[in-house]
Amino acid sequence: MGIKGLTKLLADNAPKAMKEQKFESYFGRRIAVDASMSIYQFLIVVGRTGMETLTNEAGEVTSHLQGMFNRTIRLLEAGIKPVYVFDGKPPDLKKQELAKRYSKREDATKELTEAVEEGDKDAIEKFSKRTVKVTKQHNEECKRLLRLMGVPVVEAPCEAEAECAALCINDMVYAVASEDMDSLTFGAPRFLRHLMDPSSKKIPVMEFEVAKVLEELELTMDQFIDLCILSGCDYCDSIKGIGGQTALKLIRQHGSIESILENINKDRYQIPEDWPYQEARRLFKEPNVTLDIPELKWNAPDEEGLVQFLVKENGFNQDRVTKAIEKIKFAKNKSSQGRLESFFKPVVSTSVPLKRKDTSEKPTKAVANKKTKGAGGKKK
DNA sequence: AAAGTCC
DNA sequence: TCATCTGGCCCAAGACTTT
DNA sequence: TGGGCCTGATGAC
Repeated sequence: MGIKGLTKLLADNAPKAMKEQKFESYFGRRIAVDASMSIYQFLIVVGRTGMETLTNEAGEVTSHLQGMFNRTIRLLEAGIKPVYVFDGKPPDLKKQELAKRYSKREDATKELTEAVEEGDKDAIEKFSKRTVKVTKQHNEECKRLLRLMGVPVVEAPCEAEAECAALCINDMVYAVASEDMDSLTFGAPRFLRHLMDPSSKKIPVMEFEVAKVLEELELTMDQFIDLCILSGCDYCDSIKGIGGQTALKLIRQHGSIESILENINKDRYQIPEDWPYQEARRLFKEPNVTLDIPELKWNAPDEEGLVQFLVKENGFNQDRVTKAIEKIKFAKNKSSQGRLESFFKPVVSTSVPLKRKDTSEKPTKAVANKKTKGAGGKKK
């Protein structure tokens, strides 16, 4: 996933486009998150020891629910309004990449079997993580959980990252939170990394603005997309011998992949056969996304429903769930006091006009900017 | 901080 | 020589509570 | 799975 080496490339060549932010500064903001990516992480790490995970009485995994539940509460307590976006059907060009992952999981499964036979605990630990796959059922369970929590869910027609970017482009959310750099390639105007980290670690939230990236790299969005493709993306191979630096130089020099292909020494650089860079470009530029979604709303939690689902069906501790529900309600009250959208920073500079998707009607969620000196103390 | 628990 | 790309290796990927 | 760090290979200057 993602664009190879893009973080470093931007750090070296567009440092002003990235800005350290505090977790707290997103109070009152709507943030889109790729749900499947989160679920994947939870399945790998939450409560896992070797092949053991958290499970309900039926022996079904509940790690993803535990992770999703805690994280979402954490976000709500920070006054953040999360929108979870679920993957739809992957584009054909990603089939290769997905096949690669599938075969790696196969390999890991074999190695895991061997490790189990040999009783090698370290190896079991290592390989069991590599066999993790997010299933339809995991996704559906998380959707159910989030709806019970009163948190909006969006079902993307295709790639969740692309849908997240589209929500942001159309002002339905303030930013996209992801670890995946291709959010920028999809054109998410504001993109946050490490939003979830800061509690335990000291890594600050890193905010990228695509407009500043373009400004500083002196590229158009189309050129930036070409740069990402050349650097290496999920949709097609890159050219051997061309990494981020060279790609940037070439794009600046020639302006597009077509022009580069006309001008570079083809003996020196081996162009892949059947290189679908144009198709890849189209997937970034005009991804299959929808804006035809229900209004994003953060409702009160369904307390009975949560108890039924988490406690009765999945063996969660009654007390903990009850307390967690209280946290949600408290967080809701707090943020509905500040409902008139507090903001702590002077408004974002939209110096460079962002490219909008062609949308006839804009949901015009014009955020009321009202000063609210809310929520002083963060619970610690 | 480190270790243990969540289910 | 210097810069850059590559490939190999290692790691870590949650969040909360208690000690 | 990606990212950081290291090494060695290979052009670029």
